[in-house]
Amino acid sequence: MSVGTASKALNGRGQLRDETRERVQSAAQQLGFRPNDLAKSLIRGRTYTVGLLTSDSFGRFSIPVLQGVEDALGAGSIAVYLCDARGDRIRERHYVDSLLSRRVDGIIVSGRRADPRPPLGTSLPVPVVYAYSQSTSPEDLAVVPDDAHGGRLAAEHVVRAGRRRLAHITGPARFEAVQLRWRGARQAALDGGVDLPGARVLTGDWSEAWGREAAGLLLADSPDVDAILCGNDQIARGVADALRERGVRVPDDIAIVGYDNWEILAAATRPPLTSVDMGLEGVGHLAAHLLLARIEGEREIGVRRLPCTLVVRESSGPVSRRDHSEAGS
Amino acid sequence: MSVGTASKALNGRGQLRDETRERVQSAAQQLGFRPNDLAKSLIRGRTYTVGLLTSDSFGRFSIPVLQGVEDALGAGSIAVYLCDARGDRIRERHYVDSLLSRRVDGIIVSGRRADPRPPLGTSLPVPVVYAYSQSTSPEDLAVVPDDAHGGRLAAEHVVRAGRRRLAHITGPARFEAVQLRWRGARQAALDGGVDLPGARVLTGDWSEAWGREAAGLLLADSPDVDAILCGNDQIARGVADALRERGVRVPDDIAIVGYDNWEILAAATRPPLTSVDMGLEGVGHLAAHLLLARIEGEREIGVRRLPCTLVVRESSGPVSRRDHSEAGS
DNA sequence: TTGAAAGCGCTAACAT
DNA sequence: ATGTTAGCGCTTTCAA
Repeated sequence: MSVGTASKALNGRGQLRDETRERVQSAAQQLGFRPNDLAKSLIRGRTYTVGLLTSDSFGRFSIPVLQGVEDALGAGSIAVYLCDARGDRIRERHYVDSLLSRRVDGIIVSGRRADPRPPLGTSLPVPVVYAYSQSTSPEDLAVVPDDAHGGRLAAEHVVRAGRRRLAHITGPARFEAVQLRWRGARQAALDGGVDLPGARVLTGDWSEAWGREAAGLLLADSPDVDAILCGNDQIARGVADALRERGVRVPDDIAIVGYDNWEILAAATRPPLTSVDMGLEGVGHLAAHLLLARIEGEREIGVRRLPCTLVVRESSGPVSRRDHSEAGS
Repeated sequence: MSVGTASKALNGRGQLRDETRERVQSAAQQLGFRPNDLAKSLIRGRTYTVGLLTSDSFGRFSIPVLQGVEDALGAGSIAVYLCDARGDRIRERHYVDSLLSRRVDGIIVSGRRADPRPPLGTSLPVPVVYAYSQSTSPEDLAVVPDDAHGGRLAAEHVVRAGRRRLAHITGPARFEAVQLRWRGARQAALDGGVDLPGARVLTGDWSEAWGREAAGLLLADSPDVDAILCGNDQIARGVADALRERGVRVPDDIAIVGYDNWEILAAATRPPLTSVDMGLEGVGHLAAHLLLARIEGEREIGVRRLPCTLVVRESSGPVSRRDHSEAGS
């Protein structure tokens, strides 16, 4: 029996007697035969493998992205190489070399996305897609959440519920995300006939402690605020804690909306936080599909911004019960 | 110029004129030549690749393990295939097949570790090591944190600080980790001449809400408790919040120790939580090294339990200032 | 319907 | 010091 025949039998190709086919298959079974993908790849010139390179380490945000990527590719039997460059350019270069030597079909670059990063390399021999990350080169293809949309969602939600005096407590102003969310929220508020004046926007760091501090500052300056949009769930939690400790009722007196929908934190807050979900798994998913498309020859470039969703919990409940003007109507 | 010569030049093998060597290298440079690792692997019969298979999805605990693995292997230029079986046996089987076809040198199985799982497969053609996970087969090799040790660390810490009435609020009793930590803590307490009676051990779920509830129950039953060891940081946070709201001072009146050292939560708690760190990165690291050893022929089996460390923050501060008996001594 | 042979890109042993 | 060749495990023409 020749190897050629065996190959055909196992792959259902060529013209073979059924009996031969079966004989080969049962023999393969018996011997625990496993085709060697390396040899196949060598022939095909494709490995059905992609590299997932994270510039900074894996964290809370990278994980869902990674899941999305892995999910989208695993289904198509494409394997994923994991590379963690830990923010080190040298290491990154090293990984890219390794991936290319291993003949990956493409590379996905993920990151913490704060701000655009220098491109992985110019004219790499394989397609690259940035996921929750973007490069400074306009020639590249990236997938990120739509921050302006997230901000808009949060603001629309509270305005629709009748809130009129919005405030925004968020992270460092230098973050692109902070700017975009803020702008989105402001625009949505204006569209709803409500303002979000600069005086009621406080930027600080991304921590609970800042949330608590900012809540205090805000109440001192603008005691009549009735909704606080937060830059992330940690800040929101700080705000919620501070308000409760001051006897302010949430959501009755003030509604709170978080950002990130970090389930474990949002659900544990008192009351549980309404929060914007960036849909990071979807970001990974799309990035993976776009990479596959590029591998097939697609040439699209640019930044794809994916819409967010709002997960409503109790912290943003209906408009204040203290609002007697509407009582008994 | 023959391919054989080029191979020697590029790999620094054989006897060549220096000039030839350089000529080849610069040519390779010019052409952007990259050796094809597939072909090399085909010859060597080794791919310098391992599979990292997570039975349930990646989460808070898998990540550090993954980092440890990736770090230990990346340094030796060994690539890591990421496979997320999402708790699905079918999918897991599928991934294992894929990994074997791709001729990985070994497989690391990671998980949520709750309880031992059925072995990946009997007599796989490559070595397997379980990391933060274990199989029911005693023939397998696993690396897990030493839960009894973690419990002991927490108890020793508070006993040494002079606490005498310990309590334990933890997760579901069916978890092996709950049992081990509890036993470890109890033993350490006894060694320090202090008891941790069953009446002061409360099992519930792993949530903040349970922490708050349990703190209330505990204070009602045993108002003179002076240290609470918690099963995780979320519970600890719930306890801390509940105590503060009842006007109990932490650590002055009651010391709190968490578990997991989940930085982002432990540091944000008021006061910041002293917490047991399982050293998960080390678990991944060791698992990777053990896998490499197995690949080289080592045959060791069994469960390796890695010691924990205690990260001291403010929640477990020195013994109560209310303890006037020691004042002025 | 099956077998033989070339070749994917590389390395290592052997010739020159 | 360099060239030639076989072969890693597979697929795919082309011959038988």
